[in-house]
Amino acid sequence: MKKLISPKQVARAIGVSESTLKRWCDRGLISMTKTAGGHRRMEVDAVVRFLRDSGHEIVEPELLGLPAAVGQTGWTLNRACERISSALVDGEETVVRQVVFDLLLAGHTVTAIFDDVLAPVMHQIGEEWACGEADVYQERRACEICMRILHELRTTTEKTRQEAPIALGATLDNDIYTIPVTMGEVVLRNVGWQATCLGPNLPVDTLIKSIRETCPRLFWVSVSYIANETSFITAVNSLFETADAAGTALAIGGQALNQSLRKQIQYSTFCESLRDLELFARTLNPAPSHPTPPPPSEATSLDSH
Amino acid sequence: MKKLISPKQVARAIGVSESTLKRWCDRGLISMTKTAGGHRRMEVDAVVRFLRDSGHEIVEPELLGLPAAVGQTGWTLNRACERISSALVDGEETVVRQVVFDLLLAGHTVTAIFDDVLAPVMHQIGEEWACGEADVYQERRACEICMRILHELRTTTEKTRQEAPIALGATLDNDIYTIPVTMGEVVLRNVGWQATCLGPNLPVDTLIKSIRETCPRLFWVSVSYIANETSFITAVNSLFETADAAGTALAIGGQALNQSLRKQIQYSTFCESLRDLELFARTLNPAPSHPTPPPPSEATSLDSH
DNA sequence: TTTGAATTCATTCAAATCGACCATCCACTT
DNA sequence: AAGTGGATGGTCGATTTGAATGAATTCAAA
Repeated sequence: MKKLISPKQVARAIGVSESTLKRWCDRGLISMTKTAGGHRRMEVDAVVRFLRDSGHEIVEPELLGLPAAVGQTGWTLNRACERISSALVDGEETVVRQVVFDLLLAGHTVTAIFDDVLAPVMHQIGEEWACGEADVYQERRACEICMRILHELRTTTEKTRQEAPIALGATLDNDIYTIPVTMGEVVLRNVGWQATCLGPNLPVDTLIKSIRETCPRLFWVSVSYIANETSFITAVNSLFETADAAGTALAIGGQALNQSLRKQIQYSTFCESLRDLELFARTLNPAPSHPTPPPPSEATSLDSH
Repeated sequence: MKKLISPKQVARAIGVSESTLKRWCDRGLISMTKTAGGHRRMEVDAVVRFLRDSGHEIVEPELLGLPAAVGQTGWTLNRACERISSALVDGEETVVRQVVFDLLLAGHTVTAIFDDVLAPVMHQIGEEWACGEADVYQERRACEICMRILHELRTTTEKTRQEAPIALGATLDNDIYTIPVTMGEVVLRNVGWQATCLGPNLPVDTLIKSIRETCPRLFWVSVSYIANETSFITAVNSLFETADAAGTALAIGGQALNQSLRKQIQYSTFCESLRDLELFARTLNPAPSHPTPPPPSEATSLDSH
């Protein structure tokens, strides 16, 4: 639910005076709207974006509804991995959330956080489970926590514009790993797409139908598990044909894909990582890098130096 | 005949108070008419025109398209069912979220919303899919939307106190239906428990381990699908024995449970609905009925005659 | 037609916000 | 050392906002 907050709250949360905050708003550093009576109102997510872009510290995160104790430590990605890994195994959801938000506020993109922190950590937990070092319920609980945080990150993106291109995503039959495909959704939304994750474990037939009925600009498929290679190959290829005919680009990626499989399937692009997916999406839709360009009045734009 | 909407709806859609909205009306910023009794009524078009002219943010756009769904009790839940059902099939996530939050604001508990709206609607969608009226991807997308909203509802509960009793929940082997068990988590959290959903599709062995390591006050199991009745029965009974020994109550429920199965398994309580689960949890931990007792200063509590 | 619960009215009041202005501080230049 | 430009924090009166109040109105069901 998009909640608008007042300058006073924001000023206290960031730890600056109201005067300064008003000047930042007027310079376009924080995206903001005004009421009919001329009062400034801003979204929490806009403030978070400003904090991330400007590298400014947050003083009272709870005023913005963020987990407390955010933004006090500069996490390196490696340290974050260790901390998040142990917290995930122990089921300490609040710790995970806090570290992730710390990373966000420290200027890391969600793509980087996924590629360099969450994905390797979840992979490692999966291996610990396979080796018997971690129990099943710990691994599954870690997945649950991860999904909740993904959903939370999903809501912090700017609202997509109506004319934004549409993207659909899914995993194929027997592949029940929801996390990677959902990460794709969050990444695509973060670069301005109207991305929707259809869900895991979906037969090709229905995916083909969804493409025909929606005509998205991009369809991404995450492949974490393959039950039957032959049927997988025919599935992907029939999906590609439909997509190609509908003008839909097909992006595919996932740990279960090896070199020999890659040679037997058709796709528009192969993604080794979410970075690749993001890059490909940007290529398809070269959006403005700053979704909300600060509206400079002629005077200020000339006066600046 | 154009539909007229009330100031209350418009105020919430724009995100301002009723007082302010009425002042804007009286200033002529929004064209409106008055009823014979002097009540303001405005057309959706007029509101949209005002939003465009003033550059105002639309906080909850769906509300403008909604029938007056707030505040009543009887038919609201039915109307909500229809609206949510079609929105879920069509993948209109924002509409679903809006209606759910409308119901919350109208005073319905999450338990009631789950039992009387979301659960039957999802069940109906499942049947539509089985009958071939809806496609698989629509059903799966509806589940995804549902999960996101559940996670959102989960965060709206207050943070649980440290001394609150602990509850764990899961579904058993081969049962991949996450929604019901997550609903349990939200309900329990709403009545003050530290509830954690371990996830779906978990073997009994690991659940037993989780009970031994965590010693929760309550363990809830949702049963939406049973692959093998014999192994299911032995699984539940061994789970109950462990729980009983650890002082953990075992609550069980779900659509896949019939009378004959009930007779063969042991449990502390059987839940026909989330209401039952909530009630049982309250029995176990007779917490203050108001999780946030309004902090009454002595003066005000006496003055409020 | 009557009734009762919910909604809306007009009004008042405290708190928040606006824009404008001013003093201070700091880095940098003269 | 003195001057300059930029950023910050604070104050002021006027305006806007949100919440509360008791009376009036609406709407659906009896």
